[in-house]
Amino acid sequence: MDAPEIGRQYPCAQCPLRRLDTFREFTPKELAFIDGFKRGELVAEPGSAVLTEGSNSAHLYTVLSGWGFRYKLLEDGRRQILNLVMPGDFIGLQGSVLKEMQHSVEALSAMLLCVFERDRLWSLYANYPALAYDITWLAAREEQTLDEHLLSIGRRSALERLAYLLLFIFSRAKARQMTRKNTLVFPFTQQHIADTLGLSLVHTNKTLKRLSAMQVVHWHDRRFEIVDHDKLAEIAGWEPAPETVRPLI
Amino acid sequence: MDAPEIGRQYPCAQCPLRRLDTFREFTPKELAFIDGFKRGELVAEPGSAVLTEGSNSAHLYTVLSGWGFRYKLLEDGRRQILNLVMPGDFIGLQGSVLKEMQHSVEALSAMLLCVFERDRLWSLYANYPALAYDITWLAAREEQTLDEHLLSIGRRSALERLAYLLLFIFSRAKARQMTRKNTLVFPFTQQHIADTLGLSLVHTNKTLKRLSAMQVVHWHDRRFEIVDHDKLAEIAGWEPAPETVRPLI
DNA sequence: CGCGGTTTTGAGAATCCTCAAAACCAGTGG
DNA sequence: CCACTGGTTTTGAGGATTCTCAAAACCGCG
Repeated sequence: MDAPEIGRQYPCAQCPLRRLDTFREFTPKELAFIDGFKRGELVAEPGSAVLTEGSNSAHLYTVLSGWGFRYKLLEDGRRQILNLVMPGDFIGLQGSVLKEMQHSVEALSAMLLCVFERDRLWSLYANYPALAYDITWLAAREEQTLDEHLLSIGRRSALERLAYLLLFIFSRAKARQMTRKNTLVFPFTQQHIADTLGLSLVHTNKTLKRLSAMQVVHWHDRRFEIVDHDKLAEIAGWEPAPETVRPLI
Repeated sequence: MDAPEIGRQYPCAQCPLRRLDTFREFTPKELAFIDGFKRGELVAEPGSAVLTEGSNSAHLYTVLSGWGFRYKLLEDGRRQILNLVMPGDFIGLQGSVLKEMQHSVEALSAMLLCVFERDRLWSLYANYPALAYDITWLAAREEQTLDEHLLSIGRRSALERLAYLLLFIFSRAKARQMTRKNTLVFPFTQQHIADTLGLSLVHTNKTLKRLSAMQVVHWHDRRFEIVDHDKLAEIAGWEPAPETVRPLI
């Protein structure tokens, strides 16, 4: 199930992600604890399952690099992608806190993951209330994102939905310095976009073409460019979220 | 904005909700802390706003009785109901942990709410890791519910979606002993159901009629009855969630 | 009896879906 | 270097689902 695990690489204090502005500063003490909490690193191959619905994984992960997605399936195979997984994301909490995982996570590109032992989560709560609070923060944040997606899928038209999703992806990528100017390269196919939006592949493609024809975005070969940001935001009904710093466990 | 607050009623140890099997036992010490955490009780009139998007409420609430719903609006008024709010639910966490509330909560019937001070949330984390863990549990649980709704709205047909929602509502109500046999009385109109499902009112009505004609459910005058549970579950693709005990803050 | 909110019905239209096939494209092996 | 392959994108066409508009029916309440 899991990709082969490779040894411990670098200590958390040297984690390159921490240098990004989006992540809050941690105290040396906190860093030391997380360092001990961390059990190693894991490489997930593209297409491999990182977490599986129904299992109760003994691990929690923080994404160091690469792209993935969280999804659920219906019995007949219909798939809904719940959220994208990007560097800095903390995944597997549901499986640790509740009985078992109710969704799966798949790696899209090669991913490097920080591995934590679920058993030690309790000692985090017992000894580092600030970190416990951070985990709650992350959970609340994910909830907020899902609220927004629910609004989008439930009430926005295909065009609006797509515009919203592209802005969402772009802004998250930007905070992680994964963009260049107004372009972003990522491994999602239109099928993934369709499954995120709750649309069919064909209709997603046509909608994308429409945005393209409107000179709002360009999408070609896993590279997408925001041509007219204002227009895109207007279509999406996007209001820039208050810039917040997030914890990085 | 808020309904008039009424004085403190009974101590947490006597809380009638705690007698329900769905809620886990708390230690006397935990109960004592929560008792101190609790600031009073609040009555929300039907139709009143309990929490408002954009504000950053100084309070957190646990629902003691009554029905409400969590929702978001698009600029032009389109509404998406994100989840129902029922007794035992803990609301307002997003507003406390993050900068501000990104959704609203409205009372549907008269609601009685337990009021907690956001400022004291930190001392909960600092002194009662088990309770902190419980809050994370609740957040993870809400996330799981939203995942499921997202799957439903994104990938299920109107009929499947409605079947799923009815089962969801019923099972939650049942755990709180708000059902009688296979019937449940609640204050939701078909408009609320429509806004939860991401459908129009008209189509929701027609779908409901369809379920009715199939002899699967009856819905009349805010009273709904599950006539054929198996059939309903089959339509919904419902798999009964593992029965879990939940914390009651 | 009239009123406001809710449910119901009908009808036509828009959106989105499925099916099917073609075009495209990178990688592979001959 | 070229044909072949599998995955992805694109296009067309017809059809199903869901929507909007509009009006009627219903129902508890004053």
